[in-house]
Amino acid sequence: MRGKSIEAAWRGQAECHACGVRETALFSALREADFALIHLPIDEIQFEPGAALYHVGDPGQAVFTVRTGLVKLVRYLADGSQRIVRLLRPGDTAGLEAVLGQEYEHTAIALRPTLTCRIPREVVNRLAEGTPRMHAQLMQRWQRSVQQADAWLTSLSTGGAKARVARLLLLLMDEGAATECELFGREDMGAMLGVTTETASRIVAEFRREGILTELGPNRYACDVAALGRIAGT
Amino acid sequence: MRGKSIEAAWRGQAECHACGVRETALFSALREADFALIHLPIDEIQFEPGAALYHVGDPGQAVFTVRTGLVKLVRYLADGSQRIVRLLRPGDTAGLEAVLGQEYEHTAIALRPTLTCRIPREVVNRLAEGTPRMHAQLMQRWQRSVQQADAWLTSLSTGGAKARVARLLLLLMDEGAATECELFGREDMGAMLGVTTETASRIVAEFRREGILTELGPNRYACDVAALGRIAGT
DNA sequence: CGTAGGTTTGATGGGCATCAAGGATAGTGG
DNA sequence: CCACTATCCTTGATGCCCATCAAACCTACG
Repeated sequence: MRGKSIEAAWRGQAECHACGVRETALFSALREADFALIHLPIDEIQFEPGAALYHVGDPGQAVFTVRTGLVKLVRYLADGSQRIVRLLRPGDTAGLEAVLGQEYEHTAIALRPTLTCRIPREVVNRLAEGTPRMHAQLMQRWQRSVQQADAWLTSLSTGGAKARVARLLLLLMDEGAATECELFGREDMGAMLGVTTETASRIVAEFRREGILTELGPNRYACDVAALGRIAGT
Repeated sequence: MRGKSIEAAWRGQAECHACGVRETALFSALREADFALIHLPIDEIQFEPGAALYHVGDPGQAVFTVRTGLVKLVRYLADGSQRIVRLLRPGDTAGLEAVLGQEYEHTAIALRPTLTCRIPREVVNRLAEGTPRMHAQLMQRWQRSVQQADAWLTSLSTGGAKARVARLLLLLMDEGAATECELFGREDMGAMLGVTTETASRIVAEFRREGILTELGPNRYACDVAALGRIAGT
């Protein structure tokens, strides 16, 4: 096992008032007065690639807000293989089911160095009781999860393997106007797209030969967005 | 176009207090006093197979509770084909995004004769403001949608076509202890499983030859649950 | 330097899409 | 009442795409 890559580090107690990503995060709707309702500590936790925020079946004690990095939500299949059902990016929320007192439905694992805020479920519940704005915020988070799940199915689990890879690349780039994107292990790619590791590898190699992808560094590529769009449409 | 099969019929104004499925429906958490908060009409609407509850892109004005029948949530792809992303059964809720004032994300179409309650979004909002129990209920509905979406991906879009058909059959039977299940058009089956109409047809035919399915009537089959379980595991 | 984990590439075969044609069923109109 | 059509389901033939098995390569690290 790789030592440093499966670690999580406590980074201090969060100062929500001054949070740099507050406008995109779960607490974006809160006003100054609302923070008085928070009586439990909200920790900032840093996860290295491979580290788990939580595991499927764990009692859900907290919700996580992703501030930087990338997190995969994994579900394990009967035959032991895994399927990635969603990706969480800065501003997204992991483990909402904890608010309902349920067990976690997935295993959440950081794909890149990821900074999170860990918010105990009691804090969310107290805020939800006290402020209607928090309610709305929670419902929007859930709705966003549903949207992402549906989009995942229709764009990454539909059509040929090349089209899926192309759509994944476009998805990783969107909202970053840059044509640059950072990939991850081929095994993870396969688990996202419902194809084998070899197929994922072959297609990336093919895109590189065709000049659609240009390697910039380890797993960093410049993308020909137009070409990808054409392939994604297939 | 077939005349009678694309109709919706108003069946009267709902009597929520006396609703037979209230314990499983959206209003299960309401107490008698809460009903005073409802000032808009809640209609009972019956949809025949093929009729749409709403279309993707329509402004979301109401939420629908499914009381009997079966509803498919469809998303249309770039190439004009369709993908079914979820099935709603009695007790499920369609169009939750309306509560947030968003447009509908799918087209919802009845697969069987389906009785629904149409609840205007203002009613839900008013109840949500007034009663915390309604809040919890809404969040649970959303969480259920996410769960179903994830399960759909991992069980109906993963593995070989035979395994997918087997899992679909098991899913249609579960919670009905009976080994009997009602199928639908092969095209819909294909759109659920991410395979072609022909493949769906072939596999059903094969299951029948092998005695795993026995035809009882038009699209009604008795299932060998054990055998299906074995195939689903593959 | 040697090993381990991951990536790439090749060879092969099977599963499923595709194209095409032949039944089955129900509804329509003469 | 019976052709006649439309729609859906079924079945066949063919070929491609991708899973599978296997081996070579590459990089990091002890």
